[in-house]
Amino acid sequence: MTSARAAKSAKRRAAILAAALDAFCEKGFAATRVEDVAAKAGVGKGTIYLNFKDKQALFEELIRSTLGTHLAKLEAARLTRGLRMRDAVEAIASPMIESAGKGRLGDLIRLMLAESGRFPDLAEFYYREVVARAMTAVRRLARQAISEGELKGDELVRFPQIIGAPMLVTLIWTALFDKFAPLNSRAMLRAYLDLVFPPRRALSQRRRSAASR
Amino acid sequence: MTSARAAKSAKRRAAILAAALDAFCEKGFAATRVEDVAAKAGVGKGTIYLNFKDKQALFEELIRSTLGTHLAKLEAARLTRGLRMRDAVEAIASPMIESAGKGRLGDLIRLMLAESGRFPDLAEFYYREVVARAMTAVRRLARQAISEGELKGDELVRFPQIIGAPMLVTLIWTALFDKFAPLNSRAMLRAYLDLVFPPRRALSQRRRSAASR
Amino acid sequence: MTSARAAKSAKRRAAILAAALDAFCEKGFAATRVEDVAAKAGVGKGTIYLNFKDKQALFEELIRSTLGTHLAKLEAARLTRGLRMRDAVEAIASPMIESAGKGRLGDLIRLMLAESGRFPDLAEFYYREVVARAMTAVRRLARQAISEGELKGDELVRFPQIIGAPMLVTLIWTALFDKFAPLNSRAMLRAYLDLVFPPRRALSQRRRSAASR
Amino acid sequence: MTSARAAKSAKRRAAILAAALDAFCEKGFAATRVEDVAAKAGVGKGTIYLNFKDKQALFEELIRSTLGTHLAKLEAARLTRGLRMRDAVEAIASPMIESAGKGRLGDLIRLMLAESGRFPDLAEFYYREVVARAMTAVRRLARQAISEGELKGDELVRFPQIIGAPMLVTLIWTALFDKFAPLNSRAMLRAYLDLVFPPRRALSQRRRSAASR
DNA sequence: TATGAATGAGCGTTCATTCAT
DNA sequence: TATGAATGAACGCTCATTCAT
Repeated sequence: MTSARAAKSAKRRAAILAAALDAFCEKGFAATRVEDVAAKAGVGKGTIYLNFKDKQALFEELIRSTLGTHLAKLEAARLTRGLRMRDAVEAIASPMIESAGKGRLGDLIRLMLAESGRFPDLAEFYYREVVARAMTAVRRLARQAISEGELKGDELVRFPQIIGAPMLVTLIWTALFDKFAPLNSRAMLRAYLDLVFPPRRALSQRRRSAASR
Repeated sequence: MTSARAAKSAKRRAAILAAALDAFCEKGFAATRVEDVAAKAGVGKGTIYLNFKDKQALFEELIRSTLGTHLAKLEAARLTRGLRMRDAVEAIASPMIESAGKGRLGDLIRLMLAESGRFPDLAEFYYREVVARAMTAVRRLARQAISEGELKGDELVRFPQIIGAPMLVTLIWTALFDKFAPLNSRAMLRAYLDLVFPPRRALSQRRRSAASR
Repeated sequence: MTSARAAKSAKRRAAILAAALDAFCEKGFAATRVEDVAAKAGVGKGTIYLNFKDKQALFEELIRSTLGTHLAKLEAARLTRGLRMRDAVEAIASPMIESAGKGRLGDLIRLMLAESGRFPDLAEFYYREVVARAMTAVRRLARQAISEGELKGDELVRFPQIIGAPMLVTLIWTALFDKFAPLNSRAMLRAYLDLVFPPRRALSQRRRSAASR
Repeated sequence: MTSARAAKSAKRRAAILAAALDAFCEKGFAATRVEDVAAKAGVGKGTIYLNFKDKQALFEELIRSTLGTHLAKLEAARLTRGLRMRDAVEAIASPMIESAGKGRLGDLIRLMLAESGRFPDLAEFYYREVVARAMTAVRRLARQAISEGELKGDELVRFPQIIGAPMLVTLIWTALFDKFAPLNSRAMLRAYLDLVFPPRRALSQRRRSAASR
């Protein structure tokens, strides 16, 4: 059957991409040998070239498809009406931070950072498809949060990038320093959110103090 | 005279390191050819090997010496007694963010991220010499700020990494996305600090409410 | 039916050989990919290997079969009794020169020249089956021409190769220089024959040379 | 001294070209491995690339320089005034035929024929630098020979290529068939010239043919 | 029988490193 | 000490050949 062939071929392609993700994350673009990717994927060297024009194309498609996956998750994460922004951010950021810690998304961003000089197209792709959209979404949330009194100032409207900060910290810490001083990413995220979105205690305190005026 | 020789030799070594910084930042470790570094430094290829065991040693010493420079700056940035934490952080972070934007420190951290898989020693070095010290300093500041009422919660004591976040955001944004959407790093830093250290309005409000108790 | 199958198979084999002739002539042995031949022949890559042991066997059989075709033509070109040698030579050489110019035989000889180092068997085959026979025939003709007074000396008996010269000139000129200075092969053949077989009268000679311009 | 280095370098380059001539003649362009050339030249593989951009550049420079050598010989072969054309042709063609037989020029032309499809520039170079000039020279000689009565017709004016024929015959015969039937190239050249330039007397003709047997 | 996906040996080329000058 | 010509290990990529379908 045709579908059997096609299915096997798709599986092989996926295996190559998975192996490439592993290998590139571990060693970077230049230090990864195509042969290693092939071995990890359990295919012959030539098979790589049946699926990808060359090593660079493999890398680019790897980034695109992996980002695509995360992008899909992001798109799916539609906010429930009535959710407070703080909880919305936690709901979205929490799994990303987890996965960043575990390996994939974090390594991916590390990869892109590392190789951004050589692959400027990828940075543009990432900006357009992920970052710009995320920023728009954050802005919308922030405006709403301001009008509902959850946020006092317009900082997050002007610099929605700030919301990404804990992810970056986690990502970089995990990649570089976790073996010297492990970081509880989720706790750090909460601490961060406590700073940015003053917690209820403070709120109720303020509320109280307002009431006592 | 020996000293003349030694001076010339030291100058050569410095020229090589400067050239290496340029070259490695521009292309990454693997894609930088020793010959390129030599050419940039205005010396022969062999001269590199008179000063450094091999390419890897050149890279490691480059990181060490460049970090050393920044470390020295950090150490020099002793806080004036009586300064509020917010201002202290701004005083330290501001120039780092500037230089991150312009090139050196930012590229350096990008380099380390990129090559951290291959150079785990460097990460450890960086952690011990820079990060751990900075974290200790931030903790001390944060405790003081809490006791003085500038900070309400202990988030920055538990996760001093959070203070590094705006630097990371700037660094990554500058490296990847600046050409698509330029970022005013200093303004973003201030917005960030406005979030973490609630501005006077809020403080006076709180103070007032505390006083009215 | 078996014969239908056999006929189809023979057709396929012929198609492969035709495609191979095209491809090898165009690019030479090494630069021709088996896949190209298959595509040109309209068959799958594997089918080539059902008909020929390997690429080299395909090449050798190609040469053999194509030479065989020309050999057959040569054999068929039996001389009419009473024909003068000059006309006999023209009658045989003329079509070969044409075809040399157009492509097949010329390219074939170019191929053999080019690959003769790698395929010494082919040279022997060509010598025995084509050259030696042709030389014998030329010798016979030349002896007869001498006895009949058409030729003065015995040069063509001793060196019948000389008769092949205009073909070679045409072949090489066509392959290499035709785009810079096109050559009227037939006129050159006639001029050559005018030199080797002195024309009877000054008059006819002049007429011929005027016509060929 | 600089000259010592330069001399050694020039010697190496010459050795590489000589080795390349050998290797390419033996196996053709595609089947010759750069490593083989290096080994034959007694240098490392990388040294080839210090002297030539890539394999193709090596090939082209080989052709150019070797042709250049022969071109110089040709230019040097100025005709003595008062020489008969037949003797002039013999004087020039004889050594070329010898060297064709021995290997270099013949193999070179074989090479060019073989690879002309892939290196059209070379054919043009060869045409302009060698063939066109030779043809002009032959035309001049032929006109003079006609006016002096040595030649009857204008065939060699119209088709000076004909003069090259014996060289081609020798070349191809030597490359392909010499092991089956060795050819006395010089005798064939004389026979050919006897045909084209009818000897004065029957007597001398007979003497020559007797001697060449 | 016919196919073309899969394979891996083989080659062109680069570049870190050495060493004669 | 400083140089850069020379080296050869290493890697990306191709393509002849095989074999499961």
